[in-house]
Amino acid sequence: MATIYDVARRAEVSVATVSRVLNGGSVDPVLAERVTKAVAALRYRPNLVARSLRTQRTRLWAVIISDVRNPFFTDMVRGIEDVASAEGYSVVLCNSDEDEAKEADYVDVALAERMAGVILSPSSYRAAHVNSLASAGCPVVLVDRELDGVRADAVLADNEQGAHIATKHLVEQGFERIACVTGPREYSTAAQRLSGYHAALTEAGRDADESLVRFADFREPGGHAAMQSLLDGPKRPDAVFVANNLMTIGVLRCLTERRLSVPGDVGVVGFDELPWAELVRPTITTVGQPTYEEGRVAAEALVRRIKNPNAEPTRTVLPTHLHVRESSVRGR
Amino acid sequence: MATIYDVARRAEVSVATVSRVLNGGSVDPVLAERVTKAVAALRYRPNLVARSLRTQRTRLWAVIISDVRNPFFTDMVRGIEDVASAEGYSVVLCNSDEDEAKEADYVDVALAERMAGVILSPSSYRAAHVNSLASAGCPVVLVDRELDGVRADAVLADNEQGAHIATKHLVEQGFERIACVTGPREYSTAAQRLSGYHAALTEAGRDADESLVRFADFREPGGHAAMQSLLDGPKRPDAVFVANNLMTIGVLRCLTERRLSVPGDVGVVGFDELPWAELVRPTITTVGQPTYEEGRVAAEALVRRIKNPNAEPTRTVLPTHLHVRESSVRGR
DNA sequence: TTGTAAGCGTTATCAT
DNA sequence: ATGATAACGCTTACAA
Repeated sequence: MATIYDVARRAEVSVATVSRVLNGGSVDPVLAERVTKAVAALRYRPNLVARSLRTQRTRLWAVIISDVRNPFFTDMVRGIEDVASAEGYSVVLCNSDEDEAKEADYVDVALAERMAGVILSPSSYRAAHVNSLASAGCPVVLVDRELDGVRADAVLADNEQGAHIATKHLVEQGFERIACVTGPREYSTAAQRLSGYHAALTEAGRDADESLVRFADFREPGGHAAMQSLLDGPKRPDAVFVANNLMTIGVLRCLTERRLSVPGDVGVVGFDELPWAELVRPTITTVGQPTYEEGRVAAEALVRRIKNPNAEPTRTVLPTHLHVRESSVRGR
Repeated sequence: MATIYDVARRAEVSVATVSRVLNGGSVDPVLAERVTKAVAALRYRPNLVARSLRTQRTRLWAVIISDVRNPFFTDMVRGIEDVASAEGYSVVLCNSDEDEAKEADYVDVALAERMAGVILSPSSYRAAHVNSLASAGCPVVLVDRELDGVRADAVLADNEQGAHIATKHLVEQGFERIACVTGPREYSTAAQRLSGYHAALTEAGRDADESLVRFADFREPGGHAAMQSLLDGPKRPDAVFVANNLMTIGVLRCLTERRLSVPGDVGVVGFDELPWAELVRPTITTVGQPTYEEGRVAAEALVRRIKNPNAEPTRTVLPTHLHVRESSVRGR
């Protein structure tokens, strides 16, 4: 591959001049023309590795998410991508698979590659990885989940509000024994969604009943098992609020297997949009997060953080919306 | 951030020795110990940018796919990721959005960043981008789609066979007027799936009827429009084979809107697995590709290509499987 | 086994 | 405005 020296030689100028043409310094139009021609003729592309070493910065972001296959994250990644490419960054997608060790590996790579910044949806409730980024001076933005005792920008959905409207909706539909399947207690999202559920019940003058709550793992089999356990429990629920999309699938599978009708036997509201929520019969009521928007906002926060490393951390909370569909509506 | 010189100074050895410790050269255990301690104390991480410049190779792959939100690709990406990280590579995910210009941009980035290799699911039927990678000596593996006149490794599903078994199944179920919604004629996948459809009809002793074939765009609205056009056409189909997952959604939406029952009025088989195929009523019969496996195989091909740039290009075809569900089965 | 020094391809400083 | 050259942080001959 051609280097800047090859271009300089062909254009009969110095490498400094070539560099100026490439980076917009002031140079005589005649020389500039010669350089441009030589660049084209040699199909020269500046070596970004060398440029990065010299300038001490790269155009790469690491986006570390816990599950590439979850539509929630793919949508978010698109939001990030769009901002990134508009700002001249490329996105390195890292799939931590809810595995703390993998997450640590990717953080190491981001640091070793001297990436310009990191967007992280933590797979761990511990702050260690974020702190090692922060102490290395690498800009970080947290997305989806927040971490105790971490000073970093964060972009979150309004989980408590979302869970609140979902539960309130079930109350209003006349369901009596409303259960909740949430995620691991250590995660802010799981805790906040549970707390919104509790708040809505309290507001309706009902006592919280812990035998109607299950802590699962945010995955499909976890949701399935939690629903089974609820159905086999002392107090059989007539409705359930499920705290994420994957677990909602598990819950629905369980209900199908048991030949229980939705919403006749059990009403269902799920957190997170499902791409096929409208296609399933019954259609599924969901609490939608603005996922693409979350990605965009996080990316914009990262851009700001890179430009101004010492600004106060920001915490952006985005509203959620209830999409009422068939699974939660008592027709008759 | 600490450099190799800081480590050398602290360990009281030369930078060469530090480098040897880091890269597994032979060095006196006593010195090695001092180096290891200094590395830990300084929290030293080798600068991969500098290493890349010096060694003239990076540990980055570009994976350029046409739609991050299509579950087909996210599954594939996981297969790629798993191999990549086992081999010490990181994956830069690029979403070309079926846009030829975006694809070109990402190819440029891959070249400029001197990435170790590229896995590409082409968003264009033209060979230009692959050729510019090839002429720059950048290892490329094509996945999902193949391109005319391109000498590169390719990993594909057996599209013709998949379409064949799908169509044959519809014939066996007693459907009379079996339509086909395929993708743009220029894409190998669309052509091969159409050809499998034709072959199965011929084999069943039926004449191909072009009024039952539609070329759409592999997207949901395209599938929807194609189904409408079929229903409004001269010969109303009683079954349809749809050549990808997104278009299958469009087709199903159309049938729902028209209040046609599946499979009573129209039988449906879709190409590509749908994560919710089991959850919809009726459940959807699909031709599944081994998507994760395709990613793995493509990644392994890239590893080989990087090690041996001059080997003959390989073409791997992976089998598909028919998952018979309710949408194609005539019960009574 | 260890150290010295050249060089990877840029950009930026400093003369001119 | 232009050019010579040092420097970015590493690996790797080559010498000792």
